[in-house]
Amino acid sequence: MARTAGSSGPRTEEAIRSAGLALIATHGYAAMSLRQLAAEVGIQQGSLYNYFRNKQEFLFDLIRTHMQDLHAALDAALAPEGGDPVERLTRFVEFHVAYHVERPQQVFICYSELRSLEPDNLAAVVAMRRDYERKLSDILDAGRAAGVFRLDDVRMATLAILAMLSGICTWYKPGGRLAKDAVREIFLGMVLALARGEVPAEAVEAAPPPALSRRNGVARAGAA
Amino acid sequence: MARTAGSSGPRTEEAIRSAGLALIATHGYAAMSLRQLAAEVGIQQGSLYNYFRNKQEFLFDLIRTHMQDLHAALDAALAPEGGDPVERLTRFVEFHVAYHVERPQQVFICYSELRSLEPDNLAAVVAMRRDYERKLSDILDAGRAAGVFRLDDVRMATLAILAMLSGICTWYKPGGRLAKDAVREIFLGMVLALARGEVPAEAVEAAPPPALSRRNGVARAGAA
DNA sequence: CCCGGAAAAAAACAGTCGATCGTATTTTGC
DNA sequence: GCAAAATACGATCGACTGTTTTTTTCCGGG
Repeated sequence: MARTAGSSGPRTEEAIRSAGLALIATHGYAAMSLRQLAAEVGIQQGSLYNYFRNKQEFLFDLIRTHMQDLHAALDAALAPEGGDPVERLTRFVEFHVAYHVERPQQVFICYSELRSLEPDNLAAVVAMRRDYERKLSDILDAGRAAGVFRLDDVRMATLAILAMLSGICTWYKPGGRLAKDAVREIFLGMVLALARGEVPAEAVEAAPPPALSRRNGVARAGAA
Repeated sequence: MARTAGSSGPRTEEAIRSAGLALIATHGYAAMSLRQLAAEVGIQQGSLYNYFRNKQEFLFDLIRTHMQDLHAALDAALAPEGGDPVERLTRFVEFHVAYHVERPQQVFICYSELRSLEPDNLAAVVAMRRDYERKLSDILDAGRAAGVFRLDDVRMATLAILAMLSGICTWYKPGGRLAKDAVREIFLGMVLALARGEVPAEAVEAAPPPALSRRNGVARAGAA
């Protein structure tokens, strides 16, 4: 036998990428064998080499493509240049959460498999990530300058917010207790609270806060 | 040749654990070969089997030991049962950050190599993690009941805080821009701000909803 | 209808993997 | 100083790894 009836290059390529994402997310890059991947796609292992030059290139391509998509999508979400820092942070968080919640596997790989990238490939991905982080840092900087955010250290806040948001894709499963929108709004509330930072580090010893009114729901988000 | 002059069981065991931690943290469990590990320790790879029955048992033992240490240390840090929720949360955060900052590699493995554990071992570790999370959740619950914390969803806040704090060990390096104490206090401030949650409703409404639909309320009702 | 290139099979390659085993030597307890 | 236990070597196993090459078949455009 040789070429299978009904075979199509683009279709096979998509199947390989899809199966590869799932396998790497589940077992990790090193633990995924090309024989496993080929079996999942329904082809022989040697045939994979019609679609990439080696295993490392396959991983890098998956990650690079995803990072590019992420950047493009973020730019689109932040496209209206205007807006005060609170609004821009809101857009950032809502975008980031929505994007992660819809692609838990893909995003997870980009954080967990950096160790599996060879030096040059790693450098390229890290640079893209720095750009992404910078976009958040810029918003936080602007907010601090405008006096709406109180942050002791913008760099740390950037890392904290991204870690907290990206953590979502380690536990979120469709059909869970909370819908995507609910997750998004709850995390938005927490990020905004963090950014407004009513409690600077020095105030740790201070007395408990004043009385507060009871609310339910994060953002009643009314259409008003 | 056979037994090496000056060889000592306990000493070798410690060297294996130490080298294993470093190798797994750097390259991952699947990517670490026992020949690599043995070379690092300075013995032949067959000799490793005097110290564990197989590779999986070695990984599990590393993780289980660290989880047990973590629990014991946390219990000690929270030992004085009293204290208001703010004080207890402060103790929790300061402990957690200090512990992570001092053992970045070890702690990192416990988060990143869960996928490499066989089902039974994974279940044991997940149970320990649940216990750890519960201790934070209890503090947040108490704080919400007392009215000092405003949190829409304690479970999500627990995950958010842990993700944010545990993220530290992915970037913290001794000798960096900030000292351990500085990192600890900055993150404490952010967590307290997040927990006290001054914000959401007004902030969200303040930002005019430009692109995305921010409509519909937050929670789709508990719905199992 | 037919042909060139695309797509996959099939077989093989040289290494490496985790794991086992018998053996030799050293350490330790008495 | 001696026997028993501990420790490590060194060779080896079969299975599996990523990758290459050759061959066969199918698809699409003329």
